[in-house]
Amino acid sequence: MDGSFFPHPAARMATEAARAMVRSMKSFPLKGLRQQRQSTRIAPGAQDRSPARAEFEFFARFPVFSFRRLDERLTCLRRRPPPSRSPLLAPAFPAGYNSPHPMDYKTTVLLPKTDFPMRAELPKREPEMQKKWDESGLYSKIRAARKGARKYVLHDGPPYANGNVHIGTGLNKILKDIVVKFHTMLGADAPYVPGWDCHGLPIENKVAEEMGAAFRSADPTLVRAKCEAYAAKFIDVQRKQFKSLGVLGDWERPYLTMSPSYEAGVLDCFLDLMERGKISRKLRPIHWCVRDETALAEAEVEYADIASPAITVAFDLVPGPHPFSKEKAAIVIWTTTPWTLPANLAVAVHPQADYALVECAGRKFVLAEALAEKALAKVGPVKVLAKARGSELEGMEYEHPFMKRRSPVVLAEYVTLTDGTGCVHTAPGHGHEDYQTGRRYNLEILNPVGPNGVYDERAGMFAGKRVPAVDPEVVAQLKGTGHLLHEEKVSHSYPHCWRCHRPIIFRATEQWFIEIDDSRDKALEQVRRTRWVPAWGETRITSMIQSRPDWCVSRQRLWGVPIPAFFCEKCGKAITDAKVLRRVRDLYAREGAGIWYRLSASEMLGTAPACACGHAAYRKGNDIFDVWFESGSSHRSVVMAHPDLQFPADCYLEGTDQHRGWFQTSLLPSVLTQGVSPFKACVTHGFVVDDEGEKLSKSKDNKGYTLPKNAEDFQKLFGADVIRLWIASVDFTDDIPVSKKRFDEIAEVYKKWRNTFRYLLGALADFDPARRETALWEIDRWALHRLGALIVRVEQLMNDFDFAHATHEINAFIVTDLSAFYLDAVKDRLYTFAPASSGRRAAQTVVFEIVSALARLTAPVLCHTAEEVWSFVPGKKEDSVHLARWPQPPASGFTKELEADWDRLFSVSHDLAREIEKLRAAKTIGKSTEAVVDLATEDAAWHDALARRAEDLAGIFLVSEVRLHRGQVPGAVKGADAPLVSVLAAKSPHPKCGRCWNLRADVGRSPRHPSCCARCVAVLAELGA
RNA sequence: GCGCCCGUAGCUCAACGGCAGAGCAGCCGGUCGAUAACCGGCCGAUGCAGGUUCGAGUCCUGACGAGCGCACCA
Repeated sequence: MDGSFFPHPAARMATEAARAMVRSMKSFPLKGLRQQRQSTRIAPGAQDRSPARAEFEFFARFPVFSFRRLDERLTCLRRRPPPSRSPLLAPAFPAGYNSPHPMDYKTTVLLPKTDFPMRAELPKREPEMQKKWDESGLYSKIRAARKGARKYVLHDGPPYANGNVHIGTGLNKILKDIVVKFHTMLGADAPYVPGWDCHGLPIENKVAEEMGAAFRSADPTLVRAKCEAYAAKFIDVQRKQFKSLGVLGDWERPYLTMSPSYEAGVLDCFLDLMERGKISRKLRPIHWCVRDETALAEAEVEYADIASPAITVAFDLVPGPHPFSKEKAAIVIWTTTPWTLPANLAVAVHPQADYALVECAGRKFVLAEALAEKALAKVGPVKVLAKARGSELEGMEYEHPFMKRRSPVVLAEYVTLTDGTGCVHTAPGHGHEDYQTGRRYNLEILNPVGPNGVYDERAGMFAGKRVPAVDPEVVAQLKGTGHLLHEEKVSHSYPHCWRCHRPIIFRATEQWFIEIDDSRDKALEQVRRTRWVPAWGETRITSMIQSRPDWCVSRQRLWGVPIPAFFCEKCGKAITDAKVLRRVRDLYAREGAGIWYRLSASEMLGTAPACACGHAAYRKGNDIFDVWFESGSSHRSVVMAHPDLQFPADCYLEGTDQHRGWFQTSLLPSVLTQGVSPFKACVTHGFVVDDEGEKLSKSKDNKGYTLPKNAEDFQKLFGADVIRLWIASVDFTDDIPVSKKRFDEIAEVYKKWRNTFRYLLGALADFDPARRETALWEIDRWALHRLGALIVRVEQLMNDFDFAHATHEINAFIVTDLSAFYLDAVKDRLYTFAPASSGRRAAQTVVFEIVSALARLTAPVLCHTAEEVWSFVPGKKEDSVHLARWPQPPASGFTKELEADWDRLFSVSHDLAREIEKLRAAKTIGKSTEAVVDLATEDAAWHDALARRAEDLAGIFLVSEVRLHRGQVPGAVKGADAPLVSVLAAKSPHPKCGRCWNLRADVGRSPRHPSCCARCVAVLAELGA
């Protein structure tokens, strides 16, 4: 449907002509006329002028009015009945309206009439509409309608296939749906392929719980089958719940990370990385959960405060050539993880820091000068004996306090002088920086802790003990030998497993890694090229990528995509030839990744080339991929593979936690294998919280009211459109508060919109869009002008993902422009003018234009209600509002000058309302149309603004009559909004017309209709009443 | 600890450096031809202390408060 139908060029020409007339008038001698206009009485009731005179004055003063049809204007001015019924006019009463009864004028008034229900009954009606969309294949219809159009791809971040759809998950899907629907309306082919993240620990743990002791010894194939069934069950549950929110997409063909094609895509990505030399297998400390017995990625770690023993320990220095080591001294370290001491292989000092040999409690210690007093405060007074630079200490040796070995003092830039002693206990197997230092000094990457957290024999006297429970024993041992200088408890934040929430450890093991370092700059450049909404997302992801070490992608679990790792039986070396490994990829594509557990290494490899050591027999690895690598491969498995989609995606839209999660784990593989970011724009939203700002997990607000548990229950309680309107109205970049109160508030907004729609539709009961009126009144053009501005503004805001402001704009238009003003102002025309008169059809034309545009403007958000409205909009149109195109701003011919005039009118209107309110308070009048007002101003600009549309002022201000004066009027009050204009309001002396309820001087002139005004008499005559 | 963002009416949000505005809620009233609707009026706000400027909600500084992120104390 074309939103613009007005003869724009013609309208503009008319405006030009009008302006030309105004310009030419300036030199015209108007003195006499001006004097006559000192007190210009304006319709209705200007009986003291001959028609010809009135006509002259009208054209001389209000050339702009040429927009309104001449015959109608003259009819109005001359107070005479219109010509007998024109053959062009429609039948007296449109179908559905009662024929008039002589004395009952109500039946001759064209009141709003529509079947669009006032009550939404969303919980009941929405599911019916969703069913209809499903059955009619709306999604496919949209695809077909947009075939060949430019693509807009929003790639779905897959929710985890576990549990119900929490309101926060629902919010995410609704935001995506709004984006997709909006871009579809803009004309793009915007497919939406939803996905699910199926692999991973939560499901595996659930299955392990169900299986009990049998789990540990169970056949992996059996476990995986149970996991798959579990995931499949919740995919169905969640799909139903997402659909209940009105989210439209390819629900019958979602992507699943456990499907063979997806799994094959993960290997494609991995093997590409391998070919590019980005994959390595290394012994390196990584986060390790001793409960889940698996490696963890950065993104799987969360921090929480715990109390740890903080100990100050002295390591005896071995005499040597360095400063301080001629004497019997000890170097002092500080640690909060005593259990890492068995793996201590060095002490690190800062090369530029100042260190001192001090005497304290009769012993000699080496530590940072600046920290000596503080660190040894509990030991005794400190006396500095000698000083040295950190760099001079390099190579000193010390005896481990309980392991039989000597270790070196080393240098490290990361040593700080804020805490501890400036001498850092270094265990290359238990810390990232320690590891790097260890590599530099060729230290062993020693990890004496097993997967379950138990020391092996390399921990010496502590072998067989469990970490970190062993801490007190280590402390006791140090104390017993006099190495412990001090012990206290400190509370500090410590990494925890985000699945089981227990403290984790750093532990060096052999793992698969993706090497990030070489590609970091490229990744950061891609970050800069991406649009981040809100903008600070860029800062976050940048700092994240800058600081992220290489990525450990192997996990020691079952429910995932097995890493295609084959180790030489003889030398243990892994096959790193991607060409060989692609056989496995093809197997996954055909059979699913579960095939890994059903075939032997040789069955999968066929005749593989021999290892460098000469042997050709291999054993399989047991690791699976980090699920983050899996979901991060979706650009490969889905966006690049799905026929509807296109790489790179236009938009990813997820919760802000995904900066460290999916955004990052998607960006890196994509940049490393494809050279570009997988998304052009990245939008993030906050979390749903209750009114107290707490995360909504408890589902209770402060009044004890329990919010629903899943998305479908929300729909049943409030209706999806109310939920969607709520989401569209909040600033989703921040935390999003939810409570019953907020839903009640937003439901009020919904009702207001709905009622306005109902009224608009009611005004169009007899309207045929084929017979639109082109001769619009100025107020109509004002309304179109406002609508056009709204369309432009909302489109821009939606493009910027600023739904909240778009919603506010729409609300302001509906409430302020329409409900409080325009719809009131056009009532007279809609209700009382002859059915097919130009004036009435002009109003209907604008109302039609508004409702047609508004249905589309709101369709991305109120997808059910807009559809319902759409079905009531008269005329030929698309089957569904979701197939329709975004409206074009209608040509209103409105100029800056007109805008300025109307601003003045509204200022006066405000002042007037206050004066009228006084009459109302005094019970002098009821409604404002009973008032007659005098407006007085000495200011030419204000006078002109009013005088130029004098004829319409009564209608604009909703009063019976407006009298405009130059100069002063006794009793008039200076306006507050328009100080240059004084206003005076009084009760109109005229009788009230029994039909149109206007107070008119000409009521009672017709013997046939003694209670009617002249205009109504004319209309009644036309109607044959 | 470092960084980012925010602080406007009871609530949700506005205001190129230029008269602090809307909606909701509340109160008062109107209307009875949008009626389980509709309209009007009133009420009421720039958290604090400085600075720049003719002029600051807006720019700068500081502390305060809220939120978020990063890091992690070896």
